[in-house]
Amino acid sequence: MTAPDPTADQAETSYVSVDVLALRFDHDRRAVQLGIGIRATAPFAGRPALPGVLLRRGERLGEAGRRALGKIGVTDPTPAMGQLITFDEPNRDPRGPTLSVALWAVADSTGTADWVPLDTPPALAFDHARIVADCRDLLAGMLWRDLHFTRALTGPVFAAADALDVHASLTGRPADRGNLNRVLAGLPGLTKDGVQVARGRGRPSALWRWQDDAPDGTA
Amino acid sequence: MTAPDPTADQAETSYVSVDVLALRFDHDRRAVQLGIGIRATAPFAGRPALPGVLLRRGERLGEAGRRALGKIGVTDPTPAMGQLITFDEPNRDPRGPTLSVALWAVADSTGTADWVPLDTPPALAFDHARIVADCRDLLAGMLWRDLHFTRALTGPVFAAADALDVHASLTGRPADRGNLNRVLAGLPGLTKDGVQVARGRGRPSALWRWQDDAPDGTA
DNA sequence: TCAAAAGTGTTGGCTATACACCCATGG
DNA sequence: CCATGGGTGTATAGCCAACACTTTTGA
Repeated sequence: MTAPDPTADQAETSYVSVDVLALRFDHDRRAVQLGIGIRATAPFAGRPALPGVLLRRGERLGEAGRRALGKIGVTDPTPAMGQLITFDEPNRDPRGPTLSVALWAVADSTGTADWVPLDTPPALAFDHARIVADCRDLLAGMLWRDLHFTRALTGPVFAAADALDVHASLTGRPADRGNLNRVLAGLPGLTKDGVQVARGRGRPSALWRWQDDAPDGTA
Repeated sequence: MTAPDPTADQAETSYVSVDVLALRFDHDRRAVQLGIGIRATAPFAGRPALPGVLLRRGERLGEAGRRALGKIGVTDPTPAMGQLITFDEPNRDPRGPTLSVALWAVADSTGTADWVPLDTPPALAFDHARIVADCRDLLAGMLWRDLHFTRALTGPVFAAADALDVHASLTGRPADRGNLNRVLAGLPGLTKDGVQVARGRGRPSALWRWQDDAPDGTA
């Protein structure tokens, strides 16, 4: 406010990239997976990386996130998404200084991505391994608390066994069945649905169903 | 990754501004205050605003935060600072689309700022009132938990009465004396210092002193 | 009828909150 | 000696993790 410096205020700014942790629960592999793309262009051409784009002028973070998802063939027009953290290491991109805003998103289709386990991702381009590591703790903290995130990840109906698998993938440790059942029972908008399906040897899981806000396409 | 679009990747990006919630505990007014500057240039010339600058190419968020603090005359070369959230409403700046990364910082001097109470700030330029409102809850949650933040705000030595005032300013509700004393007793690196100073009519407060990492200048 | 998978119950520890009571100081 | 501000102790409720026990299924 004192000593205004117009030239400083109009200096060229860093680029802003939006990098997306695209998530998906694989019912068969019983794990949360991360959507990875193979970079087609330099730098790091041919190497796996998080889907990311440079933010366009005037673009909202969510729009950029959807473009990034398009890079791995996920084209849902209204994916569940949210903001995580902003990384500012100036050397994280060899093309030049680039801010990275990390977003999470839940994919509804497999697209063209490689889906790798979130807890043991392969080596990634840029500082993406570090981004994944830092954000996994945040995602674990959001599970069962941020219902927008949780509902997207579990889908409209899920078995109690799925909840255990999701918890294990995100936190790295298995959850206690009893405690998790009580957590689920306490979540608003979630009810136990008497129907159950057999999956293997033991007793079938109970099913939980989210209510309200149109599951997909009914609105 | 599929269908790479080099032109899109090199599109012009939004500007990035860094806006700082400069904080200070006023021992006399017994409240946490927010440092405000009067804008010297358009837009919103003459109106109060958070100190903010446009991020330069290759600049780290912390560096930009220090430049912003310079705008209100705070020149500490190593202020305590941290990241809050990133705002992306495209119309928040009439000059054009601008991302805003909100930081907190603790000022060691009064500089040239207007220091207003954090809990009742005046009308501010841009969407700064909204930023302050959103971030105050985050700051309240950091108190007594994020020790870097807490120690900076309280200073190296503080009275128990100050702790009550800080808590009230940030959360909006008075703290219970007894419970707060126990919280303080449980914080690592903080010890009760038998010395005490009289301030008014009643019994003098106990003093608490932070240990370790050189208070200021002893290292 | 047994092992695997799932659901229910119980306990102990930690935290948060409220409140009652005792202590030190200035007028 | 009493109002004012400060410190200590205690009781309660809620949350969370751990673990024991029961139920349902497939083989």
